[in-house]
Amino acid sequence: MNEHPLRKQIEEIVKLNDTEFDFVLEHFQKKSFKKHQIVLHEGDYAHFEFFVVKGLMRVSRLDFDGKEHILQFGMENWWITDAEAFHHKTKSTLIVDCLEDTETLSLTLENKEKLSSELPKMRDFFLKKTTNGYIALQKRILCFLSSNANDRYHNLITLYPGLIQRVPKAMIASYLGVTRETLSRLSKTEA
Amino acid sequence: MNEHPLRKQIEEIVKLNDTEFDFVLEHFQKKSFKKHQIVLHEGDYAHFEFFVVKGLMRVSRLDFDGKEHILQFGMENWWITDAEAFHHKTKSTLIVDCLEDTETLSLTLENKEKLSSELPKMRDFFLKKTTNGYIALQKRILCFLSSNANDRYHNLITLYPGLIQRVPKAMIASYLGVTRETLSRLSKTEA
DNA sequence: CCAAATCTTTGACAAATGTCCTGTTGGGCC
DNA sequence: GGCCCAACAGGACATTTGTCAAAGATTTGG
Repeated sequence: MNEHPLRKQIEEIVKLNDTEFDFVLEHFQKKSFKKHQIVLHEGDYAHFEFFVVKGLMRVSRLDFDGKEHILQFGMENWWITDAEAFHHKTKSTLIVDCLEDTETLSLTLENKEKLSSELPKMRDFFLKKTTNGYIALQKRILCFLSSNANDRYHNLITLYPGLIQRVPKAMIASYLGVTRETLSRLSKTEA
Repeated sequence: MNEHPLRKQIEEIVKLNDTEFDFVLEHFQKKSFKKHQIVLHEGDYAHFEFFVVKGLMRVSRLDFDGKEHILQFGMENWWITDAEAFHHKTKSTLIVDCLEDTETLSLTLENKEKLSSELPKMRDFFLKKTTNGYIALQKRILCFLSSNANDRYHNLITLYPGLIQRVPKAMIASYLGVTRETLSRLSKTEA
């Protein structure tokens, strides 16, 4: 079955008929980006939330010292944006860019709200996704509270095994909150 | 004006008339707990989400080594529960207890969903609150990624100045992901 | 008001992680 | 093919944080 990935994700939560899904899709714009392309610059307004159809994106912040900290990766079927800038209509403090050539479906806040009102089950969907995202972030925080670099690394591997193959270890380190040197040394510390 | 704290919070997002707010309130149960009382044990089902009217609660996890890690505090007007156990109807991996005598308004998942359906603006409210919670957790993660213990501590002080007066520093340390000894040594490291 | 319990601070040392540096590898590009 | 650059590993040392132990300080309850 050649179902659309967005439809598949929505239907894990609420059922849609063909007409409804077409209606949903009308609220999105297809946008494609190239590897290394910056999709949202720091200081810009975050006009879109991106559903990644194909490719790999990243949300990060640049330190005062120029160090970059990766808040989130976004592979296929993930939603990516600077959540605060997007929802509060403020200027972004984060950077969104592409680690691979990427195809997205892009949603403006206006269309997200419109869609939620016009098709109430989509608000159910967004609430459920946001709740699950909240729970995932809580788990990541618990990981910071209770685990050292090694455990956090292995937790990440089991959580997203595909990710490790696609991004340089220096970025994994940045996501884990350690230096690449520390990450590099982990492998041999263990048996 | 002697407005109900829950109503005040809801009306920051969606407007309610008196009848509607009474209707909202019918979905909650008043529950009071004493200091040190455990409201949700590890392994139990999380039947409620708590809106803290008065007092101070805490969500934490017990380590394999017996160390406790504090995921969240909940003062007045905060919502508290084991989010995963509550929303997924699974057994709790976290502990919810009270650091002070506490009065809450408690909401079951069934009533939350009922309320969301019967009064659609309440789903708007819950979505908005959850989104803001998500953004707050992202900020906390960025803090772990880019700040040392000292900066995290001072960030917490500016974020929740009232909290420091009400909870022992050992718990602040646990929330920040450091030992109390480390936290204790921070004050003098700086000017 | 006292005694017990809890909380905080401090010291000495160990472990984890960061910083700076060098060298090697391997793939992309002209 | 050869050059370049990004990625990775590793050494040497500094800094931060954890661990264990003990002593003060504060709060709590009778």
